[in-house]
Amino acid sequence: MSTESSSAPNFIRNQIRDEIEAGRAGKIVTRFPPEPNGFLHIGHAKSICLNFGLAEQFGGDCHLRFDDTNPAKEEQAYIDAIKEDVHWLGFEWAGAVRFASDYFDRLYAWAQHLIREGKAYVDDLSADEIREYRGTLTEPGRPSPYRERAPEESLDLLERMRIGEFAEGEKVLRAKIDMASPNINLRDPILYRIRHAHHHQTGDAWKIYPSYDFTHGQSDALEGITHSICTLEFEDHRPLYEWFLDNLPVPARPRQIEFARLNLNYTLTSKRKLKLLVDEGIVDGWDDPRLPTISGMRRRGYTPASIRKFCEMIGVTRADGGLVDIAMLYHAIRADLEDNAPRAMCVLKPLKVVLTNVPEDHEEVYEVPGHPARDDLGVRQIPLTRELYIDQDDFMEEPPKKFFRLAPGKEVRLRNAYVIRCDEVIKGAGGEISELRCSVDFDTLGKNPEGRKVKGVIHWVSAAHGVPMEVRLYDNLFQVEQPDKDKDADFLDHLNPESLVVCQAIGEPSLARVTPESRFQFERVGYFCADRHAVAEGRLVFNRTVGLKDSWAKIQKKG
RNA sequence: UGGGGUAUAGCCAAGCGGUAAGGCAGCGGUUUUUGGUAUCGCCAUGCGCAGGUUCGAAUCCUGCUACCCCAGCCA
Repeated sequence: MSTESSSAPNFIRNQIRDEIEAGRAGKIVTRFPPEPNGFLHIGHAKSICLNFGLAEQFGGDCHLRFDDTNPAKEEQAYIDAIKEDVHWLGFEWAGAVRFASDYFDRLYAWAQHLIREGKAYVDDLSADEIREYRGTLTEPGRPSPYRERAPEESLDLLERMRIGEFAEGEKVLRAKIDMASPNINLRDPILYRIRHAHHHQTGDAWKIYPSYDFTHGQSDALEGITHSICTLEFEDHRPLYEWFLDNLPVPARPRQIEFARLNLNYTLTSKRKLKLLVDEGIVDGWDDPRLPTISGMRRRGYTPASIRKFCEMIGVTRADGGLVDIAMLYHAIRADLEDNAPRAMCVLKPLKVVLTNVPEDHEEVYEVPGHPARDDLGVRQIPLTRELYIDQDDFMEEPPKKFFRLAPGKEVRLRNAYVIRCDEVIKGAGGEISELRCSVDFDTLGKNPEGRKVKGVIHWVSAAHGVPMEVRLYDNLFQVEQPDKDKDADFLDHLNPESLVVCQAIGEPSLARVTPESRFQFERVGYFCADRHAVAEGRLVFNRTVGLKDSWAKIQKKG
């Protein structure tokens, strides 16, 4: 599986390879440690591919561990969704799903250990006071008045915190490290805070919860994680990560390695902001096809392989501040679907065409391949009748020079069928084009017409047999490359009003019986995916995953 | 003006002292009953800038500059 991800080298892979070659590494164990406070997005996919990919390449294991130390923000629903997303992406975690909360007892005992060693203390300062005592980036902090509290007292207080004797915010447990450290993370970081919250895994057993810093490294050590890979913003936490490993009787010595998180233009990868879009109803849930969530991309029509391919393309480095062009993502999915998606014809904006030299009751059926290069994708039946629909974009009353499609007096090839000529344009009362009257050259089926070249080919659907369907044209959710670039502005101001355009389309008959999530190339238009929700309910709805490359649009833009 | 990081083409990214991979985007040709695909070609005398070491530097040294992260009882 995911053999395509086995070729691209990166600094982490090189490092592990070197360790193995030097005999300094045994079995590799990595982990993907999401917090269940939202849905996974494309940035997580990068981490998933890295962690699971590494384990796979070196014959090791990758654990799935929920970093569930903040019950106020976490939910079982997110846990379920995350598990499904990881599986859907094509990865299998080793052993059972793990939770940081599995280690709460151990962590508590270790907190007591630190207190006894004089390396931790219960602090009565308020949150505001702690901030004040912490100092600033340029000024050292000052010790809390409670810093030298006797271990016995701290032990007692911590136990009473645990069983709920104190209100939230009344006390915290802090490590005693260095209030003057230039690294703020070492200025007596908080180990436990009081939270009278129900926890999705541990219920009401705890009234205190450990902080990320006090949890992560120890959890890694308990699981025998060898390489703890995280993003660059945790770099400053590494000394703290190591401080705990140094000062606690942990069973193993994991190493933290940081890499740069993914930034994709025209998209947001902030869980907080994605949640806001969902909560405000600006998008249709966490799996809205415009969202860069794994489930949104799935619903949009991305394949797991295309996402893995994309993650391989962008690489893994420590260079931050970069911005990956979303064109790379589009390339990855087009490449997959070009090879694997069956073809179909679908008219997005129907324009009626009457073939005047075809009798009313005439009907002929063509058998055409499901894919130009994949016999295994079968064939489909395409009926032609006197009345049919073509796309409005494929006709122009006053065409520019390089317009190869239909125009008054001009000829065009109906894909898989005849060459037709437009003889007459019928207009409605408002002057809008309501119908085209065309004639068929019956000597052009499967061959070129005599004595002239017809360059254009357009798709079409029989009016008598076409199936009405809803087609949702998705585009970037934002109109600017970095919607959250300006910290003082509202990213919602950059929403693309045309991120979703709904069409009442007409598709070829074979499209009438599709299964949820089946993907097609609508020829000359783009790649589409049968909406997993709507189709399951019996409605014919297709989501545009990505358009085909459009060199005509480029020519037009150039003038 | 504290600490920690990062700079290679429009974008992503290899490279680790021997003379700048690859991909995306773009441009041009060929093929084509998808203006798609495929295919061929073009696209960094130069690696943030300035010095230095060396026969030789993107790779080593020195000094600058720019950008990113950190002052949650979030992760």
